[in-house]
Amino acid sequence: MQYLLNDRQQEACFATDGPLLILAGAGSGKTRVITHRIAYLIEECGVNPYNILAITFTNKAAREMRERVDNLIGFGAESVWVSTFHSMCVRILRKHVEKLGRASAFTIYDTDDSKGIIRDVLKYLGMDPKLYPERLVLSVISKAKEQYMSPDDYEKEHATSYRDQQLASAYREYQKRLAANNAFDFDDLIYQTIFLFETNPDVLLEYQERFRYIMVDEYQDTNFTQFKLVEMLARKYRNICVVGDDDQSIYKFRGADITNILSFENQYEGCKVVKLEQNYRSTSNILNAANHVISHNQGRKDKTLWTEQEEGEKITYTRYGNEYDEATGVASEISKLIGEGQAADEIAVLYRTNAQSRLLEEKMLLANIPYRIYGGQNFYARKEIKDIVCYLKLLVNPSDNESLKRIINVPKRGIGATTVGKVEDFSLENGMSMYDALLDMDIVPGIDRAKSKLSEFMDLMEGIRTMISDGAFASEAFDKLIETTGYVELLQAEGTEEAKGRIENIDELRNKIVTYEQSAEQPNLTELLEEIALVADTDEEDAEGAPGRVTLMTLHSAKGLEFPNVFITGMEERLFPSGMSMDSDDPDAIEEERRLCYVGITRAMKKLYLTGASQRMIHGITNFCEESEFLDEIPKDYIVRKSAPGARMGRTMGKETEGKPYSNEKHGFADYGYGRPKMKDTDYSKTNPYTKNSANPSANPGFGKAFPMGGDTTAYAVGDTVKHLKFGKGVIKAVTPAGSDQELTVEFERVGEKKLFASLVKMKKL
DNA sequence: ATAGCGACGCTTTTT
DNA sequence: GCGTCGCTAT
Repeated sequence: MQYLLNDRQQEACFATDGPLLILAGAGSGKTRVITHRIAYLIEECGVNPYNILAITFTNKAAREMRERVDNLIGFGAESVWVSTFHSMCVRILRKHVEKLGRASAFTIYDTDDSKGIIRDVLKYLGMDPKLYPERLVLSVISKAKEQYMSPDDYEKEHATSYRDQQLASAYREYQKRLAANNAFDFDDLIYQTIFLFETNPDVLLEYQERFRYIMVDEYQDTNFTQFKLVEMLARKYRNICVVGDDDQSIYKFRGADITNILSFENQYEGCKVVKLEQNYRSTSNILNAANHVISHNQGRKDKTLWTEQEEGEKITYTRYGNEYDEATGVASEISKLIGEGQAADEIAVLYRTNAQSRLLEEKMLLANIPYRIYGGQNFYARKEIKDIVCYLKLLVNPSDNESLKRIINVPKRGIGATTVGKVEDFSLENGMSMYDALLDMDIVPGIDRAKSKLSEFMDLMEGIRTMISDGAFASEAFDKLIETTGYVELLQAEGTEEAKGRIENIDELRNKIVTYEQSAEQPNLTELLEEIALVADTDEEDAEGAPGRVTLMTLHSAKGLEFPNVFITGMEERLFPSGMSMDSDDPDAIEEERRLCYVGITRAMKKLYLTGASQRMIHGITNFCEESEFLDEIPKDYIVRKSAPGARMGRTMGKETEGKPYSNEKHGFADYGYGRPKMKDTDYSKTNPYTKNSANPSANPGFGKAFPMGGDTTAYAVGDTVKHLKFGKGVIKAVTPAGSDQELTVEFERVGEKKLFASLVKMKKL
């Protein structure tokens, strides 16, 4: 691990004022730079921590950054605003949302909730769900919101198509219902914050004045509204620093717009650009392979990673007969590694699609390898958890019809769809919430027969609401809920394994609530629900390896992580790169896959294994697979084709074998792709990054080594006499570790005692 | 009200 | 090939 900041990293830290683009290659110490830059702003530039905003994408990233900033600067760190886009917007909206005619106790809808609304909307508008599948409608709306398009904008933009007009009215009705339920979906949080700023310049000004220094991490993942929001906030002071890597932009499918980072320089006049190209993670073989692969992309910022590390082992590529052989092969290779003394948590197996995990998991189990699958179904998306959470949501926000409808008959209490429909119709006609209608249920026609059941439900809810307004804790409300609904009791009566699992999950939810109560300053249900809505449970998992377990995950979830040993499986055409990207007429689709490949390769520190299969069953059909084109893009200097144990040598695989599987699990014989001259014999020396870019000193190992700006010293000791650029002469009084850095206490002749960071300080030893 | 059955559809995922 | 979802039949 690198100790001090290298010169590029320092340059990024010192460029405090004006627009700054930090192009941070994989493994180049990006987070270090951001946190040190914050420390530098506060400690050396005298910026009030209160005026600093750092935006990340995930809660995990926000929490990590928070921790590292806290470790780096003791006092005042807590007033730096470190947050995700979404939680930042929630915070702003909670404070000002009444200016948009909304109540501050709004609910945040996840995709599941939104789907429910869409279902109702389609029914209400008489739109055929066959012609307009929910998923599609939802994604149309989401895309519109990402572009900051209102229903009216959308309608105008697509005035000629009947279908689009229908979609526009669905969008409009959807928004109307969100408002009626006092709910925002994820896209709304950002959209409405922009809208708030546009319609209330004084509110915008308040935040512009507050956030004089803004930093955005993973900038290549921002969408249009996120870009716009940042632009608005930074408009006044223009101290905007964005950090990202265009080569790691892999989230286009969820709205990320790579042009945000590519055109940042043009967007901001006088923008400074710093490239972090020294990689501290991988061996040069791995890094060179990654460089070569990514160099096949057009329209990227020119950037070549280099390292001081040794060549290391070559990458291996093994082609197995089928996906069973592949999984077995990976498992046995892992067993071998573990046998050689590698820790299981230093190994990761990556794949393009979640479907691939099943077989791998099976073979891990068989080979007795401890593993865990990262990602997968969200804890909060589980039925029993959603049910309980909807109760809580309804308790906080009685306007939330969607939650009411979900739980009014869960557990079954004899309130049927007809009854619910009548209540809904009545509330829709009278512009009131279903909950309010039920509070006064005598006025709702046609529900006489269900009245006693409805009263039972309302008594239950009102009872807990009274508890809460009397100051009960969330966990107490939770316990009361479980008790009066009999939710767990009923599951216990079921007695199945599945029910037991659900009870465990509910217990787990209770643990989370209690943990929240113990850690929050002012625990309240609204904030708890906010966390549940905005925090994925994978955040709580340590992505970088569960102790003693091999990690299995998708290439996407591997972004930002590193492992000594990495397997990338399924290196086949139409799997990786995906068939969809190959069929797409958008040339960027395949480039995005290539970036994903680049991300995968650069996760590996010491050893990279690539595997693929000659045939694989996909969607129930056996497909014959060509090798991934990305394999061709790795020069043979860095990669070795290995034959797997039991390989049948010299066999040629061709189209003639189609329909006749020549290898299966039981026989275990396989084709390893020999006789298929797929790897082109290219003269790679011409494209070697070191010879190609020798004019660029930072791309040349040996130059640009990490040493402090002040001179060739790498360590300070108590008693050293130093000279600081600004403070002049001084003597070091103390050297104390601070995070991954050192804090120096220096007694200066002119200005007295100062605390400074070893890696940032501009001074030299005398 | 609910189990059961057939149709569909299927990359990646955070908030 | 498998899981989900919605509709139907009871």
